[in-house]
Amino acid sequence: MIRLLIAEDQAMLLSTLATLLDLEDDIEVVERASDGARALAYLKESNLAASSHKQVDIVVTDIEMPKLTGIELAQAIREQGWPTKVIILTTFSRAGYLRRAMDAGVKGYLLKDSPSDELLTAIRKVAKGGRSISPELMQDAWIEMDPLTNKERQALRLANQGDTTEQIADKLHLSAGTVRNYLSSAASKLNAKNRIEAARIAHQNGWL
Amino acid sequence: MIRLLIAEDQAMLLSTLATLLDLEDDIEVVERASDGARALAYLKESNLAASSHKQVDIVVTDIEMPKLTGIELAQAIREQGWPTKVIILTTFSRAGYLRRAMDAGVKGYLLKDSPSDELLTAIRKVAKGGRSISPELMQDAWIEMDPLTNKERQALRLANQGDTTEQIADKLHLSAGTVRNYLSSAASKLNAKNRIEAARIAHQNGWL
DNA sequence: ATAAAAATATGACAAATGTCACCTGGCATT
DNA sequence: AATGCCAGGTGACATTTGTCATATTTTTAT
Repeated sequence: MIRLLIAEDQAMLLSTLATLLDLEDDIEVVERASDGARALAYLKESNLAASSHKQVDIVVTDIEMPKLTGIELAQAIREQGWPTKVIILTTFSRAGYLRRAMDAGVKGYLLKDSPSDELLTAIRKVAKGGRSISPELMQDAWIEMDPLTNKERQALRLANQGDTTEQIADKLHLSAGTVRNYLSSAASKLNAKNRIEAARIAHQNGWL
Repeated sequence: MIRLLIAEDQAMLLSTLATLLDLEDDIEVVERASDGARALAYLKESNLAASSHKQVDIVVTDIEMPKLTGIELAQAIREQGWPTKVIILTTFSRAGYLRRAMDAGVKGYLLKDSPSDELLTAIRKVAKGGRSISPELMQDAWIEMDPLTNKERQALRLANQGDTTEQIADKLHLSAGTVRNYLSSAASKLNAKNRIEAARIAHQNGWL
């Protein structure tokens, strides 16, 4: 019996997924978490000596969730040395996400763009000790990694909100000129013609 | 027996939802569509005289989909005078969306943020001739409506992609000056200080 | 057919943004 | 102490964007 924990903040998907997977003979959904922090809390509890919480074999988790992202959850699990395996289930195929997920030792990574059968296949494969990565992603996986510096990223993020150069400078405790330089260099690195396009590109690649 | 068509571009949700609903004794999922255009095509076919396609009682549809949005789909159904009822199932509670949906005569509107039971309840209620609108939304429903003109909206959408004034002018067959005027007036209507912020605000309200 | 209202265009100016070359003061290395 | 690197800053200039007042054209209403 494969014991699952599902972490997903979109209630509709969480409930349909949990119900459906639980119908399988070899799978038991032991917990549904609406965010990463709750998932982690359950795992902590279940790993105590005399806990009433059932152990979890596999965590199926979204990435973008309130409080704790799926990637952070995976990192925490690895740090604790728990035997629980992680499968990421997310919307976008952003190279940056995949890279960070792999670094966190996840065993599976697939897109919400795939049908539920694939998730089922992935779960069983991972349960047996295998791995399962969406093939569409493998290509992108090693395209150049995040070319942005930290400051560039921060500036871009604020610019993307509509903040003006001055406001960004204020928030980052930099001079306006420096901010302009950062944004300019970010744009040129990304082959964008202005901050808006740069932010769009960065976001699409999970660099933002 | 309630005959359903589900239109949803996120494959994972589409497949889990379809499988789950189909398990209900009084519901039959007659078609799964991955975008609005396919859904409409099926409905067209099913409304021909001697069609092999089954009639559809209720369409459950997402809003943001490629090719044809859920709202456009609802409008088309109303225009054709088909008896099919529409339930919108979407992520964000944007006042603009709800308003347009109501105008298009939809019978139900609920958020992906609700558990699947609610969808089930809504489907049965609508099948009996009722309506079902997420209560969270009713408050927002009559906040000020879309202040943007069509051109302003289009210009804003392109600006938001990072398109420059000239490029926007080209795409909309307008002069650069006019585009600037539109963006300026859009920004002032939305109390934004530049096109970026204006686009953000418009998007948050479902006006984009 | 005519007047009013809308959509689109122009021009002029201020302000913000993009680009680039070069300056400054740590601070790490040797 | 000398060297070089690096984050941050400056200044100058071109380009783009924002604002507004004022045409011109097209639609709509009467």
